[in-house]
Amino acid sequence: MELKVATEIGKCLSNQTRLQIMEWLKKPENNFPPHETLKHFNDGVCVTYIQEKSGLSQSTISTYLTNMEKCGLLISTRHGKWSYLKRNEQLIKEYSEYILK
Amino acid sequence: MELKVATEIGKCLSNQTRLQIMEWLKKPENNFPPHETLKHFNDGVCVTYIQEKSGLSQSTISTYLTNMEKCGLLISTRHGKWSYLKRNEQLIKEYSEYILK
DNA sequence: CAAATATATCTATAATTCTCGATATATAAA
DNA sequence: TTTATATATCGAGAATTATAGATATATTTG
Repeated sequence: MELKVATEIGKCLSNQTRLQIMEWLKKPENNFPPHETLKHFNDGVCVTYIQEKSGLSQSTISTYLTNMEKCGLLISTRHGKWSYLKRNEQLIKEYSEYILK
Repeated sequence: MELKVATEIGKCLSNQTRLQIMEWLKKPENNFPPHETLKHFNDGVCVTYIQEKSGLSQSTISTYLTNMEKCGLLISTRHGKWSYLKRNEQLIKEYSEYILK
């Protein structure tokens, strides 16, 4: 992994709310209600649920999630009018190996 | 690992120079000259060498290293008038496991 | 003890990030 | 096609971080 990419990932992980979101998404079914339309968590959780649980504004959370997707930490999938976010375990693994010896 | 601690670690890793320092310290002998007084790298590298290699000011690097030690990423050892810094592999492992699934 | 060297801390300004409300866009529902 | 809902983007002010020079402290050396 390149230093610049790793720095961008670090920036996403340098904020308590964003780190908390990463934690919540480890086990979405333990932290969020099942979506009324989509009944599974295969693609993660919709923006609204994450926003409500965080307590921050819609625009702030949307920006967070967009940046987290841009640096690769999250994978976004559209289903109709909803965007679902899930962890990108592959990238997270690469990052954790990068900072490890 | 607690969310707050992990956030502080993330802050340290959210800056290119600081992340670079973490990388340099993986193999100090590849990145720094051996110290004229202390001849080994057992306790890492002195502040001056890190400062010179980084190109930033003494005060900036001193602040960086102090914060990196405070959150546990680095271990500092005094030998006379020099402070030597090395990675805290144990803490780094805990952090990398925390962000992993 | 005085001078030199290494590191830490203080203070201030510049740069970046945080955060929101307003607004735009996309999609679905009526 | 109008309205409602979900998400994204824009613009701005507040808060935090970056960074350096000046200065303080700690330690060694003469």
